[in-house]
Amino acid sequence: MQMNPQTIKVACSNCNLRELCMPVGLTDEQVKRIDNVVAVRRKIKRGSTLFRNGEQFTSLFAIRTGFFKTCVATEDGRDQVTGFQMAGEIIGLDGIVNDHHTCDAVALEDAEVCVMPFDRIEDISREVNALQHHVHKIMSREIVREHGVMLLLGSMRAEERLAAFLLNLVQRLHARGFSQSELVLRMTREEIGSYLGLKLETVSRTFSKFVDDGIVEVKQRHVRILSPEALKRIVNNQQACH
Amino acid sequence: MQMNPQTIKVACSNCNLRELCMPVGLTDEQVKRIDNVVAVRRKIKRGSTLFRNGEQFTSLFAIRTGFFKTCVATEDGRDQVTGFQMAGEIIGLDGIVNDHHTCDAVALEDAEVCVMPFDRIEDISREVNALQHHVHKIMSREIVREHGVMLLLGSMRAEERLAAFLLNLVQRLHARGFSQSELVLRMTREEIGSYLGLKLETVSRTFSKFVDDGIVEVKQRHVRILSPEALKRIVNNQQACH
DNA sequence: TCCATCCCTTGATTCCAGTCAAGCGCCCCG
DNA sequence: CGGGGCGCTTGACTGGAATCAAGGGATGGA
Repeated sequence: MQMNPQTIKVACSNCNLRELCMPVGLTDEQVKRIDNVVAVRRKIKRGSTLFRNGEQFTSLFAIRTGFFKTCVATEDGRDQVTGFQMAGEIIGLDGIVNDHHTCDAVALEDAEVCVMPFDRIEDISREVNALQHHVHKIMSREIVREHGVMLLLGSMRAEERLAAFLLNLVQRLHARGFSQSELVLRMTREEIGSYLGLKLETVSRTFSKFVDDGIVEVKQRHVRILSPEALKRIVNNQQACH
Repeated sequence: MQMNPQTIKVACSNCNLRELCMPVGLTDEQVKRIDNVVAVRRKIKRGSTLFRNGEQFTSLFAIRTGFFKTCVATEDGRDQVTGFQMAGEIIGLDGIVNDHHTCDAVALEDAEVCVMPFDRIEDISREVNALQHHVHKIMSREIVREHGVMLLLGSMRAEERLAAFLLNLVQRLHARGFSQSELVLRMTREEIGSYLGLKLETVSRTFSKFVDDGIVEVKQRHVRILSPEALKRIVNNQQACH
């Protein structure tokens, strides 16, 4: 695992993402301890990997800027995008169980991550209860998120999947201060399709259908949601009201 | 959350599942401490729930005997089996993030679980490093397992899904001392279908096809795997050799 | 032991998404 | 500024799983 030279040491306590990454309601003393969780920051160029399936696991990564996908693969070449991650989210949890990563994390745009050595996380967790619980919550949140994806993949049709995907994405972006109605997709139709269990042609056709129905505007990767209510109705499998 | 009256206090250190549930290589002192993780045992009748979506989360559960399914549901009535759990496995991890459960856990046969209050787990984790790491590994393992299910749901065809399901089930049973080739399904075709993102008719037809091909024998819920190699070839999407 | 219910199998048909194919347009790099 | 490649769209057709339907069989409770 090569270390990028452009690495700098910074404090979580000054980070504008701390309410996403860190537990809340800490004393100054606890904050100072948690600052030590982050060893360094690391920059990742668009298209390159933060970690790969099979690599030794040493650290979790908190995304500071940029956008990632994680994907798993089988020996016979199938692969599946398991998630898209944005600023404030933690990746690398898959590596804990066997001390090596079981998926690839690829930057979909230039990115910067905080490297948090896992043994350090465990050390400080034992001293700062809030951090301990925070780590447990992050892992539980990922499990619950994946339940949602399983529901999507197991029981939804193409339109429902894409509608759920768009709503989820825009909701997370909105929580980070972006628009509720406009978004720029950082991934290709093929990557969306892989995540949603669809072929890229089906993703494209479904976008076109949404445009025809006046639900969204799409111009390449720029998407404007005209009717979030319509998307919600689609996800909830309700009739269009007319 | 009603507590079943038939609850008894027992020690993990004497449990024949300890190598599945507990960390290994502990000192006597550590073992004694970890014994305190389990508050009580609780018996669950077939068909009743251990916990339900929306209920307060207080404890994780280690399955001592019996067989569970966990499932999530949407408001519009869709539901999805997210997993089948057997002796030695831990359920309830979904509840940590928001202090209430987000899925149902239903016993598919009479079962007994060890109730492990989560605040107690966190307390003892801070003192026994091996337990702390063990909890992290269990959660990470669940995340990795779900990645596998996402791959299955997102990219496999019906035969591949059922083959992967059977191989996974028999492998886990074998790790518990059961046969490598024979198993009794504890769930209906519909529950298998829900887990695999298929309708029950498709599950039934796919079983029939495997029988026609001489890969398995099926008599209701009794399954005998005649050719695990054929199942592996199906999962790996290879040509049948002839 | 018998009945009711639930579970499973199988057939016929439909339909949604996949596959194959062609062409366009945007973007990046020389 | 111009060319090439990649990503996206759209069309025609195919195929696999869903749906609708009917009947048989196992299981468990009265």
